[in-house]
Amino acid sequence: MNYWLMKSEPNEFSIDDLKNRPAGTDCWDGVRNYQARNFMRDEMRVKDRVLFYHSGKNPAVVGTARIAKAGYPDHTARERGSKHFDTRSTPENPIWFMVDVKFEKKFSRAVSLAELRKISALREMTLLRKGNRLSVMPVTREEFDTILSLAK
DNA sequence: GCCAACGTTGGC
DNA sequence: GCCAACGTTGGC
Repeated sequence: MNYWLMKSEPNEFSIDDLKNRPAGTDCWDGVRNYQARNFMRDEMRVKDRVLFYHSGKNPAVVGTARIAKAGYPDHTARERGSKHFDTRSTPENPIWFMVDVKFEKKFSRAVSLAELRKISALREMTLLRKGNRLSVMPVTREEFDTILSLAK
């Protein structure tokens, strides 16, 4: 079992959007960073747990999800006119990958980034490292559990 | 709105 | 292969 954190701008795609999708499931498209892609393509497994993070105005972990489908080609890379279109992507070499994510739970209260920074057990968390800009990143089981307990 | 940090691109 | 310039992310 792996644990992850996935960032999304709530204007673009929020945890409520995910919850309201059929079966609470949707594809996580549009990631255009190689390191993040590699996590999705190579390491995510069905049922892995995910912290859903809202970036932007009130950055916070807002709930949890599960990986519902392992890495597969991101079709938006091949859609001319899509914001995420990439001419280099072909059926033989899709370049960009995505996973499907299934809604699990929305926290009764969001756990803000500022709050996470105050927790000594989270000091080493990738999310909190200076300059970190990854939108998909691993978290440890301990970090995951710590954040769940903060949300209660 | 600003800006720090980072990844990518392209000239050399 | 280096590095300057640029675009983007994302916190504040």
